[in-house]
Amino acid sequence: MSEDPFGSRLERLREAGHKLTHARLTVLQVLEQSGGHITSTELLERVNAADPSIGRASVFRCLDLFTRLCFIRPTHIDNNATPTYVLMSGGHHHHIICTACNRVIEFEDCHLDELTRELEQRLNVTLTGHLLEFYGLCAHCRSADQ
Amino acid sequence: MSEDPFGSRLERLREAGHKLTHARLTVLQVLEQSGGHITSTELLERVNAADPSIGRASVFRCLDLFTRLCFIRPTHIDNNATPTYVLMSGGHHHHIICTACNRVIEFEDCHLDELTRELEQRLNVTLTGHLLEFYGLCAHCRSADQ
DNA sequence: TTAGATGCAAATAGTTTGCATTTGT
DNA sequence: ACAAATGCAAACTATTTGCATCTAA
Repeated sequence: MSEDPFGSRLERLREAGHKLTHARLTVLQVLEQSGGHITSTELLERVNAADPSIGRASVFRCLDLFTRLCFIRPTHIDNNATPTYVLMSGGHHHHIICTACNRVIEFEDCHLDELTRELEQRLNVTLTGHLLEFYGLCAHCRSADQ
Repeated sequence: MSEDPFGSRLERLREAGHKLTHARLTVLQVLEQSGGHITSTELLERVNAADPSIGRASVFRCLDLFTRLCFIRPTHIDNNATPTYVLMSGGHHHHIICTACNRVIEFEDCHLDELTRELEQRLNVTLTGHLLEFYGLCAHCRSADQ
């Protein structure tokens, strides 16, 4: 598992001046057990299963906080209203979304370090993460398409 | 303007077997005049201003269709429930989102052609577009942050 | 001790649906 | 001519809010 260790996000939460509350720890744990992709609806279900005393609003507040901290990022896998949250392990995430079947294919190497540094210098910004999504047809849909 | 000419998307709509209806042409036009970023709510307003006889549902159906055709892509600029749609000119789009003030900084060159070809070969997929988002602090927020 | 975070339930906002009618080809 | 697309309004779903209470530091 090259996943960010649980502790490192807790660390960052604390360093940013946020309390390590029961709700936050639980939501973080569920997110990290999600395999990288989870919708808010699924998250609500799983958090509720883990601890029914945690309220819906807190889960949404966590999603918002964790997004601002760049732990996760909302995206739209299947083109419906509900976003899917992807775990930004190591600050980044990359995948291919099949526009025919919505299958998600993850890949690791993005070779964006150089571009990151170049943008930081040229635009005078500090970059902490990125999300790269490709769209197209997966192997299966490509052959079905003929 | 290195924007996709209006005609080329119409072409692709037709080629994919869709009718060139008044609602679709209007929504497309509003999207192309949006400067690249627009929320569904803003889109609804502008389409309604352009032609009040176009119904809400049709606008959402257009958003869905255009996303499947990779003309646009939903993303989350400001971390709230409403997605922002970005125009995928030339099939791709790249920007930096400031996590402090939500400012969006666009940039052109992503140097992802090589990676695209590599992924297509290695994973046996056909890629038609991509979205690359960086997150961090813009020049302004970086200095405010000190 | 106390600022920050929570749970609740109600309010809001955004999106989708079913269906009769219209329209592009 | 007719399959595809539309507009409508109602239904549905997801998200946010205000506030009294609780809790991590």
